[in-house]
Amino acid sequence: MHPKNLADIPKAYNSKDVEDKWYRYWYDHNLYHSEIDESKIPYTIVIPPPNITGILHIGHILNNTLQDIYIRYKRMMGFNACWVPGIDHASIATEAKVVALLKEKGITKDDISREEFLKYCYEWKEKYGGIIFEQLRKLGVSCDWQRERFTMDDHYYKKVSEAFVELYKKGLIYRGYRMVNWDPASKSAISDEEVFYKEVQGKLWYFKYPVKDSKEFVIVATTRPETMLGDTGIAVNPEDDRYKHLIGKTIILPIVGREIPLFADEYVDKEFGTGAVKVTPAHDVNDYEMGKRHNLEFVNIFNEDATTNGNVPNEFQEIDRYEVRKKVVARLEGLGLLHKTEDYTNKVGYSQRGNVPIEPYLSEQWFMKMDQLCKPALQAVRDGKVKFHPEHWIKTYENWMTNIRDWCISRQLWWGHRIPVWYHKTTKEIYCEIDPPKDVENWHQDDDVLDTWASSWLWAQDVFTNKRDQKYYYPTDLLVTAPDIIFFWVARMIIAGLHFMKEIPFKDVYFTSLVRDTQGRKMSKSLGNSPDPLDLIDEYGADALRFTMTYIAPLGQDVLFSSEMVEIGRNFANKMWNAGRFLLMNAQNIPLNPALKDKHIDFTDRWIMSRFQSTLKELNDGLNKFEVNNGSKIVYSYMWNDFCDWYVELAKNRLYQGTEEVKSAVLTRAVLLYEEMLKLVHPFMPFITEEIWQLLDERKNGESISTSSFPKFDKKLIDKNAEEEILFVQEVVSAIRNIRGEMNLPPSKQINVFLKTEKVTEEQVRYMKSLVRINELTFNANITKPKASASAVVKGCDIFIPLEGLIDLGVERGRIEKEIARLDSSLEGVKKKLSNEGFVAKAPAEVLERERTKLVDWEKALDKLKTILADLK
RNA sequence: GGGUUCUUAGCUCAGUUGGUUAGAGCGUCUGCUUGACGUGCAGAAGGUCAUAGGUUCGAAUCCUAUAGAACCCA
Repeated sequence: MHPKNLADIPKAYNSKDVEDKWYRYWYDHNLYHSEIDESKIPYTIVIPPPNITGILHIGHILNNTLQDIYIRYKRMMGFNACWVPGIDHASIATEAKVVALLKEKGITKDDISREEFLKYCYEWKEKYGGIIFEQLRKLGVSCDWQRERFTMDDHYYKKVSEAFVELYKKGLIYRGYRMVNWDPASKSAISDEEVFYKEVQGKLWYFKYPVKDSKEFVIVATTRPETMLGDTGIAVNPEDDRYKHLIGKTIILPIVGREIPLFADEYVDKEFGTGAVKVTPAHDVNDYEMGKRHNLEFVNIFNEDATTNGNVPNEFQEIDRYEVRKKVVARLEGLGLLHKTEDYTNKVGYSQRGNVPIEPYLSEQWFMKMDQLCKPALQAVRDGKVKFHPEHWIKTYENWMTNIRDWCISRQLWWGHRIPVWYHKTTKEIYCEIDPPKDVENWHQDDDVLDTWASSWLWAQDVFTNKRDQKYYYPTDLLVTAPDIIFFWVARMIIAGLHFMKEIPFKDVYFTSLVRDTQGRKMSKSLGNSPDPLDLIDEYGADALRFTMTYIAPLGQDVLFSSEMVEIGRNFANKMWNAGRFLLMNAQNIPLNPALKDKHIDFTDRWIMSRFQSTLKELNDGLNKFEVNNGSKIVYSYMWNDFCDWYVELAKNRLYQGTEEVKSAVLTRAVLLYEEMLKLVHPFMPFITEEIWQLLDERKNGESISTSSFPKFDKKLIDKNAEEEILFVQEVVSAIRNIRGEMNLPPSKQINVFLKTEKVTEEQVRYMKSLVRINELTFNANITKPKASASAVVKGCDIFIPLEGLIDLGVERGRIEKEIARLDSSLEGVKKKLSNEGFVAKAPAEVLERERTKLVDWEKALDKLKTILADLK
């Protein structure tokens, strides 16, 4: 062992000197590239591909840190770890960005050809597509960069087309004229999942519609007055006595003059508005169904951008929907047909991308039949072939899977996978293949592209570009993602995997926490509550940020985050750094000698090795159960509380006072233990652990802690006796420190201590003396309490500290009284239990035994304390 | 309206199948130029486990109801 000879090791850890250096080292040595190796079991993760429009946010930090923890952990465990990175073309989002970019140049999509437009898109991808990976590298992710993929790669593109063709031929994809969610901003259909509902303060307008050949009016209520221009009926509930006499009558639609029927339909809610509803089959989902039931006319009144078209009276044509709303209301008011207006809160569907109200709109679209495809995917999750963590997401998944409607997969966009369907220009014949027809000049390809999710649903299987790789790495092992895309992506990948591969796409799905600010609000640009991860990395270091995120993020619940919290990770890194610094500084004078690593072992060594093993076991268990935050807490407390606070302090005794050989043995052992600990921390904090690992010994070029092997659990090293012995030392030391604190005795003040016990060993006493500044420590079973001394009782052992002249009897009495009161109330609980016949009769023997032991021990302690107190009076 | 989850110290959260004196970090208070670390060390204060019932020898933990919060679906 040859630790680096360091002239100057900085007192405080500085991540800036370290992180970029080691990332370059890993990258240059291509440490994280994976190739097929039949002698090893693969462990595979595919990254949820970020959008090429995306920029790193705090959610990515959590998500990618988790993936990196697992991939590094499994790599060190000896798996052939393969983490495939990649990016998503993000059809709607990117097209919107490029359209906006062109607008700045004064160009619209109509001005240029599809090919020219796509050129701009690819330029965008080249320019911005890789930014997020540059950012992720700052975080330390150990992806296989040779396997970077893009959803528009040739291979992937072909696979997406193949999937479409196959499903079309099986009749699972069809074309139809349907009501869809229309996004007037992007002028495209979107799927049900891309609509979110917002509460909007609006109005409810009541209009009077005249009944033909009568003086009567029917009053209808609506939140969307502009749609009345497309009304083709009035509906009432058949049980509604108010309207029974009007069923079958004709209504004159105001402004338009169209004659429309009044009919009865069960769907109508008598309680809503007036109980009579206007029916606009072309612009409302429910009205669409009623329109079909009652053979109503479908009048489409909107253009693709939600301006009115030629199906409305001249003066209302080519106007935006909200302007039309105002004009319609004003006109009806002028006609005396506005009955009243109420304030009304309703939920309005918005487009997730465009953030504009969607418009139900009739159009010709491609749909995927979901019911058959869903069944195996639902079963795979129910059977636990695909495991969700936390499990409760299964219910959400089931809920969606059992209420699913056909999926609208066509988008009226140019950027994306173009639908592989050609229409014959004269015969109108449909041709659906991956490659265009031979006489392509006689055909016109469908103009639409596929929903982005209809491409990314193949991600887990087709990032592997040849059959051998696919066979070796698929199914993948773990997917880490946010629960908000459980339907968009997770469910659909399971569907695709089972359909095309006949095999699940991944074994475990880890749903991450949602990161919020400390007030519980979602992170958002407009609120300005979203810290830039790169700033955080710059200020605290990537390791600190990674560790903090896993430390504070519980499994299955939202996590409240603020920048200051990153101090947790920074302080942890600094603590670990300084422990390493301590060892390295000592190694400048004390030779390390591996031959001595099992020599001069005492109970403190056995204890820390035992603690290491339990820590390792708990960490393994935690990670296996996907309780990552538990894992980080376990490592944290081992490193800080056990190793630094106790073991290093204990070891100083021998490092400063031992023989040369003892010094060497103790330091060697401490360094080796520390090195093993670094490995436990490495998946959480890759940079600092690499830095220190490289300092601890001479390493070959290309060697790295990240490819070293993870410690293996060894049950034989668990040592309950050593743990008992240390516990006694810790309790005595704490009791003495407590007295020091309460009595305001400065550490510089030497004290003498008497222990009335027979079971303490010379070794224990030596450590006690060095951990508290004790001048003389006397112990035997027959000590009588010196006068004017402070006392404590620990595990049947009386502790006396003579403090003649220093002790304030009042303070000491207070201490003892408090201790008596505490014990008293605890004892009372035990007595109550033991006097309960039911408890004694029914409680398990070991519980009973435990309570009885407590009773005896505490009564003894209480007696002693009472004697001590009496003595003080 | 349907579904999911949550309510434990001032704050953020642990608490495995019911059984130690309910824990940690941050914050607060006190002391500390102890030869790794003040991004630190030592000590202390702080909890009727949302409320009300129930099951049980025993409930933070299981059941029911109520109140409050968040998310998803319609």
